[in-house]
Amino acid sequence: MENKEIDKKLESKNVKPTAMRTLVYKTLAETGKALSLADLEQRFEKVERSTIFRALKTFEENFIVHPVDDGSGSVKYAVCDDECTCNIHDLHVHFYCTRCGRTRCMKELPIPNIKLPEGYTYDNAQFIINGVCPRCD
Amino acid sequence: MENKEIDKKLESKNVKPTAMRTLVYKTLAETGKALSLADLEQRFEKVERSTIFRALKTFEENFIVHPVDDGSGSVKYAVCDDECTCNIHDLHVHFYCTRCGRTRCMKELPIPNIKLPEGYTYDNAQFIINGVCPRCD
DNA sequence: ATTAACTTTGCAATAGTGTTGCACTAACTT
DNA sequence: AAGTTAGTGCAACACTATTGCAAAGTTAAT
Ligand SMILES: [Mn+2]
Ligand SMILES: [Mn+2]
Ligand SMILES: [Zn+2]
Ligand SMILES: [Zn+2]
Repeated sequence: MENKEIDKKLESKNVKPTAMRTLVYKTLAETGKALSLADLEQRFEKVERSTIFRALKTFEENFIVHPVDDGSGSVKYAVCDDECTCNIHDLHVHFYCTRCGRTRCMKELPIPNIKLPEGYTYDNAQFIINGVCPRCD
Repeated sequence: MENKEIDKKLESKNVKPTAMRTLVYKTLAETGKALSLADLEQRFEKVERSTIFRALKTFEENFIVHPVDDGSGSVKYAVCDDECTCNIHDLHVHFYCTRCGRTRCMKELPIPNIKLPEGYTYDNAQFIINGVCPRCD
């Protein structure tokens, strides 16, 4: 993905593109899976943890990425679809491979609609499936 | 719940009842919601964190309690049903109230059956719904 | 261009959760 | 009773997440 393209994307979500942000976004977009702060930190030795952290937070607030808490101990982040506003209808299942630790967005599997008991209201959900991915099987 | 009853329960799951274990189990059973290590620690000042931690781990291994990772930052634990073996068919949805931080087992809502793409196998899942509970509404 | 105002980054420190080694004690076995 | 095993308390540690603050970079206004 072109840097220019990324910057347009960020701007369209009201986030000023900076070198660091573009780099973080690019990495997430290109690897195509959910990455944790530590994962990202490893991929570019030189960049400060807190800088990446703040980039992710900014992205999250502006629906550029969504967090995935896969139970591995660190929250991971994956790029959102263009139209995503991270509301309950945009959410999908995530798959966590217990062998390789990779976490994948199952965009083809929206989170099923749940009818809660009287009195409960909800606006968010996480549906994580743990198992073995084709690559590890 | 009687201590004797608890001890029988633990024994039936091959866990030797001790004062600490009985206490931890009793607390989880009586509060009827999922509690974290820190929650438990608070409830009985005198008991060591690591002791509670190990009790929970032992319980978990023997299907006496199940972990709930509700995204709050600490894993919580709730008592299992008698027949539970924590396999995919025993799992249910959990509700996390973002106002009060309480996490509740929705035992009436089993985790829906999901058809994954070819090549994926799974044996566990977490389905957390975030919203506001009746008490906080 | 120069200054002022605002934003982003790097660094260091901190809080919180989870986890383990080790020594001590309680419980169980023979 | 002596030996063996299991459970507990304490302290230390690893790791994730988060923040204050100062330095560097950007933008906007004179
Ligand atoms: Mn996703
Ligand atoms: Mn439950
Ligand atoms: Zn895998
Ligand atoms: Zn509530």
